[in-house]
Amino acid sequence: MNGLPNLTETIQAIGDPTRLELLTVMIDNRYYTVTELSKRTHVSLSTTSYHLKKLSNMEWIDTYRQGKNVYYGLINNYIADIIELLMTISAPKKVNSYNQKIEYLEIKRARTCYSHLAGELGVGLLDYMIENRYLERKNHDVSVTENGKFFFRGIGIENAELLNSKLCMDWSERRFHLAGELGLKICAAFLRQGWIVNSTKNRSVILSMVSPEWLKALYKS
Amino acid sequence: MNGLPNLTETIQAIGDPTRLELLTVMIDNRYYTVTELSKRTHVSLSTTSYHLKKLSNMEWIDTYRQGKNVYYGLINNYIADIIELLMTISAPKKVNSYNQKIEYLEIKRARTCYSHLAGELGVGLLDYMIENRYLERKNHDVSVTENGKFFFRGIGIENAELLNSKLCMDWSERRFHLAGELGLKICAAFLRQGWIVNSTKNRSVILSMVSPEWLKALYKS
DNA sequence: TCTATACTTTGAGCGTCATCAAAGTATTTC
DNA sequence: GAAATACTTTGATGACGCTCAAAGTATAGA
Repeated sequence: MNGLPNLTETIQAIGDPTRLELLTVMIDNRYYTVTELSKRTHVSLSTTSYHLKKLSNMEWIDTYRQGKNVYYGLINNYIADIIELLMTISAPKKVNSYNQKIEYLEIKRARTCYSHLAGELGVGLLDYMIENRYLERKNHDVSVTENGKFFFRGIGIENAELLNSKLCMDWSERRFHLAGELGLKICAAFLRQGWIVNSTKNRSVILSMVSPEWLKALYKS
Repeated sequence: MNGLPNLTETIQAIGDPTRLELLTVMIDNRYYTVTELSKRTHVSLSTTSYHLKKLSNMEWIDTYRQGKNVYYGLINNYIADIIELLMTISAPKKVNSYNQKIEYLEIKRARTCYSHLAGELGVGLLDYMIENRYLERKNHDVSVTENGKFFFRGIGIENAELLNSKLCMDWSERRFHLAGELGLKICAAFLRQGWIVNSTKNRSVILSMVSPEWLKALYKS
């Protein structure tokens, strides 16, 4: 093959459902044991080990033994970027069961995406903050306004204007939500204050009763 | 991962060498006949036709008949973007992931682990020291930099570069914190200066008001 | 209508690869 | 030192999908 040497190898390495699942689990940059990963992917321990070795050979993941446990974690952040990009270009799967549809709706409504808020809540929040002039947007850059400083301090984020912030394409909404350091801090602040709670089932988040009215309004709509 | 865009299908659609070749031929946005494409890919006419149908089903390529000939061409130019992106990752450059800034959502207490700092504060501290080039990391070994000598002297640790230091997997964070003699001395130094205080209830530690700003920042975030 | 050309579909062959159970290795605990 | 735990490697199995030849379909031209 001409100018594209191991491209196929690369693609096929991501192109297996189990391996993709492994990568998306590890996308939070934490380390996981093989047993944990095996449970998440619903394949046997040996199969999990087999896939982890493949990913290791690609030099995408790092491994570390501590006692009886072997921990695996992502080496490079670009894996996350790739998956996110691929999500934006791949058409949503047809949902064929009620439960699947419910789950899809949950995830579509609000979820975390590499530790920032995504889904309807995520894009709604960005809109809200721009409408209220907490943020100012120029093309793909976002900056905190004078107004915004007070707003962010109010929700527990100091010196928001110093944090970098960028936009991230939301695969379900096909619109932008806030990413970068600021997006991350916001998500963390919401969690810390108990306004949102991570779902145990999937990457969706649930708005709690103690969240402020303006946030509830975004969730309802 | 039900209800989510099915990446696997997307990825596997690009992940075949022949299809990738087809896509890269068509990347100039021109239309080609099946015979032409068959010659370019060096597979039989029937195989070419088979792949073109697959790409059609993905709605990536367009087809129209003109007399005896059938012409195929790209619909979307994002295919070019994808291929380009994938090429950048197929030759992976080794990146020291620990130089990359990583933030975490969970609010966990700082604690001691065999007399060195663990928990969010512990892993945050390690990240901080690597980011500021006080420490240098190679795989699972850590060494004190020239920069670091001054830093450690500043917080009351002489000849830090002579102390051995190793990484310890943090149970709550699933990332590394600093252990070994250096980790021990750091913890002792922090206690001596009153920056951290041991809880009387359990192994957790509390950051005091007299601790420096950079340390407080690690605790807050 | 007959023939040549262009392409598609079908069916068989074949290799690759994901998967699991079982055996093997490493490490801790008792 | 023995048993338990955590993981890896091996070997067998089976499925999926790429491939081609051959048969089928569509169109053009005589």
